[in-house]
Amino acid sequence: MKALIVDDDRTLADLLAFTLRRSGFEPYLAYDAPSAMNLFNQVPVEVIVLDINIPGAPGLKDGFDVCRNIRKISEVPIILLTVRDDEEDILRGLDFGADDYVQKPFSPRQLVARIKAVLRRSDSARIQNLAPYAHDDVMFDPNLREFMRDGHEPVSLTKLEARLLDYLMLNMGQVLPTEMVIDHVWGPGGGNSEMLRQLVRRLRKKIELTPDDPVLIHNRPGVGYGFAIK
Amino acid sequence: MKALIVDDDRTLADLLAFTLRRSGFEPYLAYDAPSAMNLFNQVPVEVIVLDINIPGAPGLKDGFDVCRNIRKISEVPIILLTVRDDEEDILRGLDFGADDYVQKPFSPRQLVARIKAVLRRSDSARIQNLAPYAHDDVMFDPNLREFMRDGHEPVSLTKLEARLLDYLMLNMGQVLPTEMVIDHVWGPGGGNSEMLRQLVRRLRKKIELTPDDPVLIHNRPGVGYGFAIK
DNA sequence: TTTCATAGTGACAAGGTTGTGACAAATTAG
DNA sequence: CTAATTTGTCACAACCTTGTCACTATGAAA
Repeated sequence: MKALIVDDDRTLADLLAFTLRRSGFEPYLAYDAPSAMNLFNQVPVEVIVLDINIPGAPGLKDGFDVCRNIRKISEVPIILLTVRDDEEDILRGLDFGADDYVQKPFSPRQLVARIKAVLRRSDSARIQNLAPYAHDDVMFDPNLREFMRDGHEPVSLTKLEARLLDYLMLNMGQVLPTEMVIDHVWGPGGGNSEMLRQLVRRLRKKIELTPDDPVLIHNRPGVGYGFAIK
Repeated sequence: MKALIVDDDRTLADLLAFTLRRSGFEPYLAYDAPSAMNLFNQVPVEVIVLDINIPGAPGLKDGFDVCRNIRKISEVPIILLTVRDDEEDILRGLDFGADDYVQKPFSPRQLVARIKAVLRRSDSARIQNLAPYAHDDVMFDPNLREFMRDGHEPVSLTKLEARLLDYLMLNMGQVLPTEMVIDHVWGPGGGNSEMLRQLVRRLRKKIELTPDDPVLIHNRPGVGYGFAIK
């Protein structure tokens, strides 16, 4: 899967390229707005990671312009990298057709998760190479959306349930802030905490042995949700 | 929360001071580069609003120099005021370690929003990236908001408790003035000493072995609170 | 010692968060 | 097109968090 990475911080861009390649992507790099457009016109990439603050040229001065121009001619998913947590920047980016945003600083792993979430949300593309997760006596195959526990029948999950479980298991052992989980499942601004609570409830009912006393999906009040490990 | 405002336009500086004071800040004013450095060395400000075009002196000729000099010795957030929307000015400023910039003309309200965003960012960036604290037989993980003591069950802290403990442990061994602690926990103008007393009480109850005779969080009457070491 | 500001304690209430059940709307499958 | 499934919304309860009040204890200065 070809991915276009646009960032003028070459160290960061290289790091992202390395991580994406390890995750099965084929990264292409650009360091400024014009060469980003150039590369996009030559290579049929399937996802774009785009820093907002990149050097530009007259008529194409930053990442916003790149985003807007690409959106004119393509539906390819775009993930913005924003430096400040300025609502305005984010809203502007989403207005210009971006699919998601990630705030610096972020871990490459987070970005990969985000990319996968975007790809999964956009019905056009689909990730084929997702490896099944395993933990203790349970297993989850995101492709089949099938959850299995040793000695039990497999359980099939819904789209949203699978998205949630995928995100939680990808970050196994961590507690993920509620807001982040919501963004990953429903996309930025697409969900709310009520919806997440219901989804968690329904997922627990399917995969926990004792839904009343959940072991796999636990909550840390005031923070968020995590998969296993305390 | 002490803020340093540096601008040679006294009318504007006064307006900013007024607005910031109304937003809970305690503004200090300087009208040129040398007096800005002077004031900075005397007052422990927690954020700086710095015009680029200010009168200077040999070796300290404008706002850029002030920015660079302050950055050599402090991590305090700096917000630049630029007159033109000259990319070069902005990039140069960010290179010199500024955290954000605002282009004149701007509304005071916008500036306050920007300041708060920068403060939030520097806070959360630190909390997300810093390893857990350790001291003697206790440990605190700000990510999970979890406090642990050897041989005891982990205790989960609330948002405010975690913010307080984070601040105290970050400055371990020092006594932090009450006002500063309040500002860091509740933000500028958001808290009072009564609330801090309650918070300290609740935190002590959770993490001290003998809350009646606190060892970790101690008070110096008339000054403030400190973590460990006397 | 007296006085006053600062610091600690207990209790209460408003508001927020999480989990739950029921139901309606939307989507999907046959 | 209809029926089943999935998803979103509402209402409610249990619990936790947080600000506030009233009161007591402490310590420094007059």
